[in-house]
Amino acid sequence: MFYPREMTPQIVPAGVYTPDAFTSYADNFDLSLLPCDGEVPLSPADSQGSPDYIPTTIFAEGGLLGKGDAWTQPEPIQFPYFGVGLPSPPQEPILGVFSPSPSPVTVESTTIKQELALLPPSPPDSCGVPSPFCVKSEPSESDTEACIDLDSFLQKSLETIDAQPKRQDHQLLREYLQDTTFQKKHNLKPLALESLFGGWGARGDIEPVISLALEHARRDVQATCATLNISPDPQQWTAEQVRSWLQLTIDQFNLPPVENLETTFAEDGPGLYQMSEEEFISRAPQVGGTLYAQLEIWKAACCDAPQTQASTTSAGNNLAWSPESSHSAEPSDDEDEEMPVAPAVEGAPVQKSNRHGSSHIHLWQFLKELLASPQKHGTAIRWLDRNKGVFKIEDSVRVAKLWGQRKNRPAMNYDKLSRSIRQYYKKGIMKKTERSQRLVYQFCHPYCL
DNA sequence: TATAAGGAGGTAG
DNA sequence: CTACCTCCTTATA
Repeated sequence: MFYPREMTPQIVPAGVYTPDAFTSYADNFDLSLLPCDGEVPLSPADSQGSPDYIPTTIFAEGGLLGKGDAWTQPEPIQFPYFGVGLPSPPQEPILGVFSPSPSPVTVESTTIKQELALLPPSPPDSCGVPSPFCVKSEPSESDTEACIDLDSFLQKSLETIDAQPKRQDHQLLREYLQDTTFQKKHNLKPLALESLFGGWGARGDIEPVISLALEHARRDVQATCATLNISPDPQQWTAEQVRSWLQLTIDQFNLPPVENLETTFAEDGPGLYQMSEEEFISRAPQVGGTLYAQLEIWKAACCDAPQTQASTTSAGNNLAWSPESSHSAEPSDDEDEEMPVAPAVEGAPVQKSNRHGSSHIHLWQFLKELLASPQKHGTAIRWLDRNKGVFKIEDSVRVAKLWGQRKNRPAMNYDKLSRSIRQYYKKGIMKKTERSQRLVYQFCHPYCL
């Protein structure tokens, strides 16, 4: 079943940002800009009458968020109630941050107000639209407006959080929100979120924003799980479920179709989970970035889920498994070259898994992960013939060391690693190269994709 | 000497 | 049972 993108187009028009921006935004707000005369696809929760569901408003500049590569372009910014929309967007141009909604639901513009009723009182504006959430780019280069991209927002924040999982209470997310370098980077006016929440600048209280975003993601994850009958934990997906999810995401974003999806993405859940952004893009240049981003959001929603929620699903598994290992940015191999791997402490239970969640990645996936980051690991392992899946281990010691770190096997060496690789010969994952060369191996199809 | 190849037993999920 | 991990022997460049 196809779930159209969920969106509530709370369009906040461009305007000169002034200290009196509330009035400016509110006065300029034009409900007629709502697409389809206010027909707004809502989330499953909404359509099912959940009163507390708060949809996210996302408008993609130029129509399709993530088309091309949303993550390499100046990131559009999405945020709940940060919507700077496109007037009369093309067919289903509104792309929800997280996901899917089961079916379009016609709502009146009052829906927005109902949603806003969940939030603290708006500033003294004219229509109750949370205009302070509008973050607008300078109009210098185009008439289009920047969007607050919750995907990138969350992703970056969570990446940071992942890197320091012990930091509590979304401290880094908060810092991110308030980081002026971020604003400069994206040519944004300062966020005026504090206005909505009564001034977090003074109270440091952005929890409502964070919790809304994460809660939203979780709801959409649940909806998609129900739709596809899949686990919230991507690591438990079968290869077929992986492709179902990919196809659904492609459909939802109106992305160009990926030919031979089943061979392009042959991984099962764990395989997909480990794939780097580079790998996604290398396989599907047009859509890989978006797919990767959506997967990251999915992970974030699951991994950050409260224990109480996670207990109902297998998503709880993720809580024990740092998603760091799946980040496009490689796990910090460099800075922790000599990092002790889970040193045994007398009297303490042996830690079976380190930050990488040792047992969840296959060697061939790990190798591909390294291969996908030539800028970082090109001196250790590189493709000789990408199309044929032929690669060479340039630095056997380093590759073995990295593998040992990932699997929490300090005694790993190339001899053992290569033995594991040779096991792949029988399994049809790898094969001997035509002309035997030292440290040169070859993936079998479709593993080389 | 480093690596390739593969047998064999063990381990953990 | 799978996917390694570990140790080993033998062969080769």
